[in-house]
Amino acid sequence: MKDQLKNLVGQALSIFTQQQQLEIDLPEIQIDRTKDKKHGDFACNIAMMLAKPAKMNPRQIATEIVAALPESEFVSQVEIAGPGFINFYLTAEASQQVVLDILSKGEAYGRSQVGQGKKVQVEFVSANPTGPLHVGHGRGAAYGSVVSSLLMAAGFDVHREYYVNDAGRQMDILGTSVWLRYLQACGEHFTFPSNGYQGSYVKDIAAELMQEYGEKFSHAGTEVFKDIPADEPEGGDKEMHIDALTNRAKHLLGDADYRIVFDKGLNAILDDIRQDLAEFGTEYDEWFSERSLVESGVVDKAIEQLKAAGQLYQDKGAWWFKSTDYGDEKDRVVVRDNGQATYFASDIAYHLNKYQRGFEQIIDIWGADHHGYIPRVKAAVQAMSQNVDQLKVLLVQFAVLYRGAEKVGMSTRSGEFVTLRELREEVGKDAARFFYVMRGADQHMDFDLELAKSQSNDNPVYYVQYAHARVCSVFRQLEERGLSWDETVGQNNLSRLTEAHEEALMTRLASYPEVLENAALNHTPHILAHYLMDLARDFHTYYNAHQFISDDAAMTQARLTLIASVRQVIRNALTVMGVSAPESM
RNA sequence: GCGCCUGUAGCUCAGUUGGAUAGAGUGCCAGUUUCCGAAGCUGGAGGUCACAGGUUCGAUUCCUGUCAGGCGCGCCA
Repeated sequence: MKDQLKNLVGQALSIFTQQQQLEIDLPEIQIDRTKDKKHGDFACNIAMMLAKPAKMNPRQIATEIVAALPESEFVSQVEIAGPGFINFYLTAEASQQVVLDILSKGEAYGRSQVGQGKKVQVEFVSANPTGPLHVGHGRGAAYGSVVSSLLMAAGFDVHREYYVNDAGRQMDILGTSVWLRYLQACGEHFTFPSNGYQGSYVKDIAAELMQEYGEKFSHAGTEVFKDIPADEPEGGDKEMHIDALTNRAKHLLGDADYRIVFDKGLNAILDDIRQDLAEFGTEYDEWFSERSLVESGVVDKAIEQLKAAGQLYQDKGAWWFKSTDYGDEKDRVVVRDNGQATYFASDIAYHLNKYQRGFEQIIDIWGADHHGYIPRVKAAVQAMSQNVDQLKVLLVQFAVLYRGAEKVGMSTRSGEFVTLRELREEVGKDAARFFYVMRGADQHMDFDLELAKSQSNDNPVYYVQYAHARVCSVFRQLEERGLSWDETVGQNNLSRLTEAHEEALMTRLASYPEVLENAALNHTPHILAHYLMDLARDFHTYYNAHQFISDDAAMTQARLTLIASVRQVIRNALTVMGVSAPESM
C-alpha cells in the first residue's frame, strides 16, 4: 500500500517539477502511517521537504501536487493539513483487503523476501561451559533466538551458532575443580581453592566421575598440595595457587586421564546448557568447538597469515598484533611469552573461519561488558583483508537483578547466581522470553524477580495470549450454539465492517508486515512485542464494544472472519518470538 | 583519565530513522457483568523529554558542551 501511494506521489511530483521548471535533486518520497486517525491513514511530507530547494510555500506545493495526483481506486480522499502534510484516506475496500490477505497466506502472512536468501550467521550466548547459564545469559538467548527468527521471516538464510570455549585456562580451572571435589569425595581432606568453581554442580560432576571410574584418579591430598604456593586467604596469590594445582593435576593424572576428568566436566555442563536452552525454546544449527579450531591448526594458520602480512611483531617474548593500525587503543598479544596462544588468537581464527564459510552477514551478539573487545576483532578482520562491514556486533546490556528493592549479586565462582533454569521454573518459558525481549537490547534492564514471580499476571504476555485464547473461545462458543463459521460468507460481507473499532483493527493488522520487516532489519525484537500488545488491546476493546455472534448472520460471519485473521496474526507474531499461543488458559 | 551505553509520567519502558496535541503498562482515583472468558473494558489525575547551546520550515530524535548512572580499559576468557 505504501509503495502504491509512493508511486502516485511520484507521478504527481514529476508533473509538478515540469510545470514549475524546477531543476533540483528530488528527495526520496516518504509515506508514513499516521499516528492519529484524524490525519487519515497515510501521510506524506514531500511538500515540506521541497519548500526550501523550490523556494515555495509548502502548503502551495502540496496544493499543486494534490492537483496533479492521479486517481486511485484505493484512495477515497486526500487532504492538505498542518504545515503542508498530504494526508491520504484509504477506501473501506482497501482496508478490508488485508483480512483476505491474512487468511489466504496464513502462517506466511507477514513474511517477506527482503533478505533475498542471503546467508547470515548469528552467534549468541556462547557462555563458557564452566557452569549453568544464569539469568544474564537468558537475555542473550532470548534476544539472539528472536533476532534469528525475525531474519528468517524476512527471507534470510540464517545459521545459528554457539561458540563453545572448550579450551583455555578457565576450562582447566573447571577440570581441576572437578578433580579436587572428586578427591574430597574419595576422603581426602584439604581446603578447596578460593579461585576454583565453588558451585555445587561441580560436586555432582565429581560424584558421577566417582560412580563411573571408582577411585581410578585418586591421589593423596598431601601429594597433590606438596610445594603448591599458598592460596590468597593464606596470604598467597589465588591465580598462582590454582594454576599450580592445574599443572599438578596434569602431571599426576597424565594426559589421557586428565582429559577424561576435563571432558567429564565439560560434557556434563555442556549437556546441561544444551538442554536448558532447548527447554527455553532456543535452537541452534551448530555448536562450534574452540578446541577443534586449535587442534586442527587453524589458529596457528591464522597467526602465520598475520605474520606474513606483517601485522605482528615481537616484544618482551610475546607476539603482538598491531590493532592500533586499525583504530584500537593499544596493540594486543596474540601469542604469550610462554608460547601459548591467547583467547584472542582463537577468536581471530574463528572470525576468519566465519568469513571462509561464506556468510554474507556475520552477527555476533555479546554481553555489553565485552564492548571493549569490538575494536580488536574488527581490526583483526581488516588485517586479514576481509570486509569488516559484513560483521555486526550487537550488544545486550545487563539485566540487573532485584529481589524487591534488593540487588542480587551474581558470581559464577561462588555459585550464588540465579540460574536461567530457576527463572524458567518460576515464571515459565513464555513469560521469561517475552519479558526479556520486550525491552530494547541496548537498554539497561531491571529484572525484579519478585515481580516476575509473584505478580506474573501483570506480565503483558498473558494479555496477548489471552487475546488469542479469547478468539478461540468465541469459536468454541459458536459451536456450542450449533453454529459454524462460513469463511466465504464472511469474506463477501467484509463491507459490513465499518465500525471505528473494526477499522482500527484492520489498520493494525495491515501494518504487521512492516513491523516485522522493521524489527528484522534493525534487530529490534521489542517492537514486535509492543505491536502484539497494541493488537491485543485493539482486540479486547473491540470485544467489549461489540457482540460478535448475533442474529445478523451476515454480520456474524464478517466479524468471525475478522477475528480469525486477528488470531492468525497473533499466532504468527508469537511464533516468531518463541512464545506459545494457547487456545485456552 | 580515555572509550561505549543510558537519562522521557511515582515506577518499568515505547516513541515507526527529523513531523502534527510526547504514548503504553503498572500504581492511584472513579465506574463497568441478567449478554461470545472481568487475566477484560471505560474515564480521570500524573511531563521543564536530565541541563545549556547549535543545525532548520520543524528536534524527545542530529551536533557540541555540562551533569548523573551503568559498563569496559590484562601476556583472563
